[in-house]
Amino acid sequence: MARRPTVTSVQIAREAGVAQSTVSRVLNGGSVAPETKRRVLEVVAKYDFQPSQAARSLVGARSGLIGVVIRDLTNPFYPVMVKAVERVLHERGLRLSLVTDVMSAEEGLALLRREGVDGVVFTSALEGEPLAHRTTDHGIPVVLCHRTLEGFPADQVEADNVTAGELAARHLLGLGHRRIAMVRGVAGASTAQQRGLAFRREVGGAGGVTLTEIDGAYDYSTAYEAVRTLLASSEPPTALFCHNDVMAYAALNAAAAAGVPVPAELSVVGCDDVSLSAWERIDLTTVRQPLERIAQVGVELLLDRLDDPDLPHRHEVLPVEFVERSTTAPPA
Amino acid sequence: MARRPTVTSVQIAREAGVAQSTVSRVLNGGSVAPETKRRVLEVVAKYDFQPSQAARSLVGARSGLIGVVIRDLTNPFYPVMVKAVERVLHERGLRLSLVTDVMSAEEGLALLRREGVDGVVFTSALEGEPLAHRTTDHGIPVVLCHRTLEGFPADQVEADNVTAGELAARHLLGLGHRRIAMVRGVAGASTAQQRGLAFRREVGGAGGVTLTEIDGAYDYSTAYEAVRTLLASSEPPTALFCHNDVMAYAALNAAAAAGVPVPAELSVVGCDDVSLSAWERIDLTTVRQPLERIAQVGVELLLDRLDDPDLPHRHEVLPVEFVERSTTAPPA
DNA sequence: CTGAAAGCGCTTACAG
DNA sequence: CTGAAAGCGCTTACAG
Repeated sequence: MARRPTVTSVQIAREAGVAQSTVSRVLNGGSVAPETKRRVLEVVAKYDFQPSQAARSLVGARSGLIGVVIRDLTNPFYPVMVKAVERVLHERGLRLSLVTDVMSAEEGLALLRREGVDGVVFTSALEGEPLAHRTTDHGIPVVLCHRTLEGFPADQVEADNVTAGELAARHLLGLGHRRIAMVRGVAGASTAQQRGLAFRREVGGAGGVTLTEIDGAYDYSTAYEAVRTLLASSEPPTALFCHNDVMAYAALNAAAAAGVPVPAELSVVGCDDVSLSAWERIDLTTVRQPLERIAQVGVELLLDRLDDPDLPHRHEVLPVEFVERSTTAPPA
Repeated sequence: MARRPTVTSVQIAREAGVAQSTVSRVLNGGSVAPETKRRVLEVVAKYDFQPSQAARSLVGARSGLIGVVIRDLTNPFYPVMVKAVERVLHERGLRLSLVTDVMSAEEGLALLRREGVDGVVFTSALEGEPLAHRTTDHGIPVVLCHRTLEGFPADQVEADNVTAGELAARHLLGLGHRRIAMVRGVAGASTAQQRGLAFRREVGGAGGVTLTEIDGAYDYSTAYEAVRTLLASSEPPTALFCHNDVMAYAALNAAAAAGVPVPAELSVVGCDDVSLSAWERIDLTTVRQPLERIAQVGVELLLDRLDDPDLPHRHEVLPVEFVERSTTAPPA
């Protein structure tokens, strides 16, 4: 297919009566005489000239592209994250290159390398999955955002998931629950590990409490099935802590399907506080994570590192907040 | 910032003992002797060589990038669309460049031009907003997907929104409602126009029915406020047709907040059938749009056009389906 | 089948 | 302050 004719800096230069390099300098802020600058900008405006990103990134320096790895876009958690990331990048004149689960991690990395991204924001890092490591091996700066990896040599930001697990446990214990279940997130995710460990520890410390654990994989359908089975058991729990809000929604719906009234016979606590959770029809008790702030800090850590690769690695932990709504109550 | 060392085709060529152009031919499928090919691929594998997209798109032909304009990612409708679009593009070895509402339409177009996208999928086209026109003016192939523009010289795909409006109207009229309200989507959106017109016509034809119209802008908060006000009026409607599911959720929640039982005192019909609508806690009566199919057909129309720019414009209208759930009932 | 060469549209030293 | 020139990493005719 033939390339359609596009205005180039050479043509701008010719029409403005200057050298092509002068056009470049005008656009990138080199020293140019005011009158020359005016003349060039006039021609630039006339054609609404847009310099080719391909040429620009080929010639060196930076591509202006930041890879953003978000596996499951359909979890309502992530679009908020994309938006926050995109906002910060846009303020700095950068573009985002999205990698989702339509491709394998392997393919994603290959693409990011071909595109020559300046750095990568990982939001879905998994223990034992070497993608983040392989990315740094290629010399690409990385930030772990939301989910972290212990001892990983890069900047990291996450919510205080330990406190999140504790707050959930204390709330349910405080209401008097003694038969509790935990719907776990993806096994290799730091969020699930930290929330799980803290919740388990706190519940174990209480004594005389039964804790059942089931896998929800941070996924609606998986959690729905798991909770359905759980509720059908001979001695179902009176309270549920779900490692994220989406699984809590699944629990609420599975309970509704099973005719188990919430919170009368089943209390449900989530984690995230996605906007849906505040809906009257849902009104989920949950632990709020500063989602947009996590995204923002993540991008900023990465951009700081691009400016200065020798900065020591930083690891930020942002505070969470318990949000009591109407899905929890004392056991019947 | 210094460019980190990356393996290039020149180095691959040197190590394989061939010319750089031979490496290129091996990778792009030119005629190469089997033994030569084997040797080159071996070195390519050894370094996991990834050819620079910047260089590739600079030198001509295509950039392999498709722009996708989706304004509101937080409407759960759109992530599904992104996913479907991305899946098809990925199958064809293409990448997506996302434009959302973090930037103005103007800025979005400038970016797409700089990136040299091969084509653009518009999902949020608006009457009177010249972005799609300006894109085609730049010679960039365009497809209008989901929302269309009357007489626009490009391929278009949409759901049968006229039938959607009719089905919603007939359902509510059939239940016996005589005081009905319609929560409209964004004024310039074809979806809102078509659904609105059809619903209005059908209701008008029934006779003796009061139809109130309010603006919801396809936005949760806007619709929530509008419905709240409506329900507080002296003679509130007994049924609501919302131009999309998100506004229907807002209506359900506003009704809950106002203590108006659904469907006993208020019936609510949405449009889209996003996955949330099937949740037990929501269980929304709505009109299903073949969302993924719309995305898929849209991308395919665009890709066909890239292969053959002289194809006549096609305009596909995909069937909708009424989905009766529990938010509608006869008036009290 | 294979190599040498041109050129895509820029940025960046380097002269002047 | 400004221009001429090199070069980024590829693809694509063009020879042989």
